[in-house]
Amino acid sequence: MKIATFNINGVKARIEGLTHWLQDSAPDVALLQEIKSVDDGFPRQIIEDLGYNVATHGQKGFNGVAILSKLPLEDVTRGLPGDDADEQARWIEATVVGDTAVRICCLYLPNGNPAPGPKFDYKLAWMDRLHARAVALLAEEMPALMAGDYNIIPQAEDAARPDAWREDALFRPDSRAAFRRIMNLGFTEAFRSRTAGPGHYSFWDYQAGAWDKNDGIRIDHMLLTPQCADLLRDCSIQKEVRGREKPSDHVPVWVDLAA
DNA sequence: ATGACGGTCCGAGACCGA
Repeated sequence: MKIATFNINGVKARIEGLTHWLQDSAPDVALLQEIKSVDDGFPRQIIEDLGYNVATHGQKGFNGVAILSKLPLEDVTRGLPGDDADEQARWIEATVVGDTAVRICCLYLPNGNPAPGPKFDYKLAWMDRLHARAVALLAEEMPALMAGDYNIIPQAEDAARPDAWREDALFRPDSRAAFRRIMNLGFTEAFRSRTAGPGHYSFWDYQAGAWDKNDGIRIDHMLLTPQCADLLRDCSIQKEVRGREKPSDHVPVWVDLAA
């Protein structure tokens, strides 16, 4: 089962590139972030016509997540538990049954800038809720993953210019510690379990020629429960997508599971 | 040092992102 996470940066603006990508790369499951669309505005029919089931959790203008799957989506739930007053659409999960059932969580973690400030507080509070969901997910003892745009640069080697990010919410010590606290519950970060060293990024800013200079950061991650890590065959970043026509500023990150 | 880029809301320019 090939699963990709992809911050699409506006599904309506990106629909042509998205459909090309679905056809040429053919993920079994695609997790999308920043669809920037309400559920009714999502180009559902176009994607269903390509053979995908679609589950969305959208909102007007910003944020929004979706799961596309060639296999049926079961037990879909929307919203990260822990704050009923939180109206931001950043979390959706579903079960996909291939050779074995996999619980798949698609997340768009808050950016948190400027830091410090209320947006940074929201990011850290959201990560506390993510930690709680992660604990519950591990207790299920089933293959599961939490994947998406974490808006976290885990280590200095995950940025071309780490010093430029020292004060940024993506790289501040509090952010990285919150990420480690979740990792340390027992998750496997798929990419780093397979590939060491610097120079591997999943985001390049549109500005200042970041792509041309390979001035990127690695902020899109896939965290696997132990039962899921046992199924891991491969993990890769599909860098070339950033060079396509009218690209998102993020690229897809993939896992191949024996599932 | 600043702005650069891009999407969404709309129907100009603010807001958000990273």
